[in-house]
Amino acid sequence: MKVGELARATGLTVRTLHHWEERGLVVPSARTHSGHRVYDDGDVRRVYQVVALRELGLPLDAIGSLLTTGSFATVLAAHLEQVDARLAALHTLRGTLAGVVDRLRGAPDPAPSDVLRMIDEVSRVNDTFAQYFTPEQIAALQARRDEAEAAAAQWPDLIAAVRAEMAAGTDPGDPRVQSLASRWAELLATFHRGDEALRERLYRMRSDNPGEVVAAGGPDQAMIDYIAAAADAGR
Amino acid sequence: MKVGELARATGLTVRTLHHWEERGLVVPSARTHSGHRVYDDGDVRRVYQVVALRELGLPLDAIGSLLTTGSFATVLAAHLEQVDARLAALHTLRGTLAGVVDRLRGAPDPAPSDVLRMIDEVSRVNDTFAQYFTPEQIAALQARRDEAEAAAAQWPDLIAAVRAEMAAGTDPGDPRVQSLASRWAELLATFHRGDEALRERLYRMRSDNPGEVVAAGGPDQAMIDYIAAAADAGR
DNA sequence: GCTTGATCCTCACGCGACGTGAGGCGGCAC
DNA sequence: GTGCCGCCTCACGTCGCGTGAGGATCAAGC
Repeated sequence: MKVGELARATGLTVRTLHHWEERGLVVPSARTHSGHRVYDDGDVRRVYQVVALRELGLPLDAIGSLLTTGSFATVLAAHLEQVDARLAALHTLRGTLAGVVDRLRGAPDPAPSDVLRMIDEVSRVNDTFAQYFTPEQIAALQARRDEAEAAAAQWPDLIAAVRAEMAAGTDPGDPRVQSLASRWAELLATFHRGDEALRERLYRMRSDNPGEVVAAGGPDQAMIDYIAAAADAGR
Repeated sequence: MKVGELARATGLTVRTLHHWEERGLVVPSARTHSGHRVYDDGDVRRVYQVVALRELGLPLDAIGSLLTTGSFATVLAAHLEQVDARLAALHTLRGTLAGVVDRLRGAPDPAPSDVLRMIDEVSRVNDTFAQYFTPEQIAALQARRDEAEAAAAQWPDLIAAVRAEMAAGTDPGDPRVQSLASRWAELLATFHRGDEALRERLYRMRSDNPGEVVAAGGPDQAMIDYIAAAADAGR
């Protein structure tokens, strides 16, 4: 087999096969008199092994030593840990980025300095979030994020409406406030979905970091009390 | 401010600041007569902006164009999509890798060709899995994988026990079979946790690929029917 | 004024896994 | 002979810096 054939057969490029030879991974066992590479059956099998290991995300030199030492278990386990670490990092990055993109929807064409402040803020919120929720809980929330985002988008309106009633001095027992309180409870429920642990962590996070929550457009303590009074009045 | 001071203040290295200047990201607005860089307030703010955007994982040239054009919303949204793609890819990689590592525990010091076959196999199973579950669902499962692995370890025993009762011709209404059926339901519940969509996908995957499930040590259709009959009898 | 240690400057190579030419030879059909 | 395709070997570019090498400058003590 010559390089071109092998390349077509494996879906690799000729350059890649050249490169693997340079790195000593797959050295064709023969050459024609004019210097053309000739791969035999063993070489081809070797190429497929390198392909498989490369798909696991291993660096080429690790693949080389693996194919000579054969210590797959330890090397792959170590690699798995590293992948997990990258996954975790990428995951929190995605959280921060999603937060920033979300806020940008509300503020078109902000100044660079505003964006800077926004990023810092979101990172902090994200870190705070990570303190109160386990990675499993965050992953579970992430899993239904479309739904969660749709719900989250309704908070600003609701909060504004509640603020208006508070400013107007409306009694918590008033039907309008009652309806707001039940919308409030529904939105909360789309977040915790009946998971008590989740609900409690959210509550603790809010009461431990009132300043950040307000800065992020969340409700303040007075508003929470007002809604709680409305819920009590409704019973 | 000179480079060294700025580097200490920001936690960057002097080389990084030099590099950013080469790329045109942050060019100090002045130099001393002897050529030393002098950063003024604006330059320092600019450095912090680059730092913030870099933490979002943006490439340097994207940061440069962002800081001149100011089109944050579109660029960051595009970047988010790309991060999502990388996350998804890394995620299926982690699944495959975990599968291989898991199998390697059972087979110490396998030949490279065996590992190759193993990788292909696990990738196929992983792909099958990916066809039936959304990335979000896989993420949610992944999040509680320790728990899930512990539960999965109980399946072989349970399946063997059920097979024994079937072979003995025990009636599905028998208390022993009833108890097996309830253990079965519990194990299933640790998987889907009341999520109907998850349960249904699992069911579809099993009925679409009966051969692979049996080959992987899963239950066959007769066993499913038997357990279903037991569950019916228990009502 | 001289030495000394810290800080500054400008090249320039290295990393990882190839992509992408450039320039030239070999092989096969017409 | 002549075209065309495939093969060969350099060798530079990618991305974000790390890491010297070799030399100038600065602030301070003697």
